[in-house]
Amino acid sequence: MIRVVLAEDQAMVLGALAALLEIEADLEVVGRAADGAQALALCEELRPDVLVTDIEMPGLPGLELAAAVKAKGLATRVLILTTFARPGYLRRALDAGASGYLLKDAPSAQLADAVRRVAAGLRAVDPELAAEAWSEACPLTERERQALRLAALGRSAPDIAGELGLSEGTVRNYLSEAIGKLGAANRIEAARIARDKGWL
Amino acid sequence: MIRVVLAEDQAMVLGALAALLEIEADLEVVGRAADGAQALALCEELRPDVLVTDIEMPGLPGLELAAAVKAKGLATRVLILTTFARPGYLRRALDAGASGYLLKDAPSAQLADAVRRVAAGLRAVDPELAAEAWSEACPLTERERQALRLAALGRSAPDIAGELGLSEGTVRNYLSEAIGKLGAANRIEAARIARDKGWL
DNA sequence: CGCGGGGCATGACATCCGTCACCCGCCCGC
DNA sequence: GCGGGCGGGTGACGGATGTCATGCCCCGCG
Repeated sequence: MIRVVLAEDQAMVLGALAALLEIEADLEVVGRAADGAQALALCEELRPDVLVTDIEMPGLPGLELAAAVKAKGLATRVLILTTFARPGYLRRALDAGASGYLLKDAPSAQLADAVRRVAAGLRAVDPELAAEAWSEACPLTERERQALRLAALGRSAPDIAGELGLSEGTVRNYLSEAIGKLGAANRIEAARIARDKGWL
Repeated sequence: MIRVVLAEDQAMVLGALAALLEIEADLEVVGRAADGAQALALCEELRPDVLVTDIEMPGLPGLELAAAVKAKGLATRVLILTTFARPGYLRRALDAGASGYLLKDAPSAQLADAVRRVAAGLRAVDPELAAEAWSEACPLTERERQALRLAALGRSAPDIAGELGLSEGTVRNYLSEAIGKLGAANRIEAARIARDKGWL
């Protein structure tokens, strides 16, 4: 019997996924969490074989959750289940020690199989996503990412300069760099592109 | 036995919701659709009691799907199931003839109840969402919405003018109007606010 | 009929943005 | 120890953006 903990912030989806897994005779959902911190606590307490988790969750996001589980030396394998087909996410997930990366767009029948593969110590990664993951690395520097993230919220250059402790001119330089690297026409488009790729 | 058709673009979630509903003895999932057009065809063919549908779907979005079902004179009741707690969406859903509006954040146990309520001819609307729905109407005019939507994609004023067949100055006027009405500092923030409220 | 308001446009002005050239200081490798 | 990256900064320029005043046309409504 494979013991599973589920983490997903949308309660309805959490319950539905649990129902889906419970159908399988060899799987057992032993814990459910609505956020990352709760999931981590459950993993420590219940020592499940597999943790199935979303990426975007309040508090502790899925990627950090995966890293935390590994850091604590738990034998629990992590399977990421997410909406986003973003190469950057997959790469970071694997870096964080995740064993699998499944898309919510994938057929529901694949979930149980992926859980079994991961429980057996194998990897379960969406194949077409894996291809571009290693090709497309994020070209932005840390500072450029920070500036772009704030710009995406509508902050002006002086605002951003204040929040990052930089000068206005430097902020414009970073944004200009980012715009150039991403082939965008302005900061708005650049932010869209970066978000879509998972580079935030 | 209440006959249900499910429409949801994320295959994994679609399968999981079906599993959740199939648990109930009095509910039967007779059809599944991955997009709006498919859902409409299934409703015509199968004449289900209830159609449970997401809002954001490729092709025919959920709100138009609801309107189409009603326009065809089908007895099928529509229950919207979505991520977005946006007053604008709820209002438009009810205008489109939907009988219920449930959030994916709600506990999964509520889904079956909502389906039963809707099948019985009652309404099923998230109560706290209902409150603000009638208070906050979208203050933007049609033109302002169009301009803002394009601006949100990173288009420049001249670009937008071209796409809408307006002059550049007029586009700037509309955006300025929208920024003022929404209390934003610039077009980027205005777009964020409008998106969050469901005014697009 | 008159008049107000919405949609559209123009022109002008002050900022803000995107770009470029160039500068400094620091750390790292050769 | 010295030349280059690299992070950070300055200054300037042209174009984009946000605001305001003003004007036109058209339609609905009192």
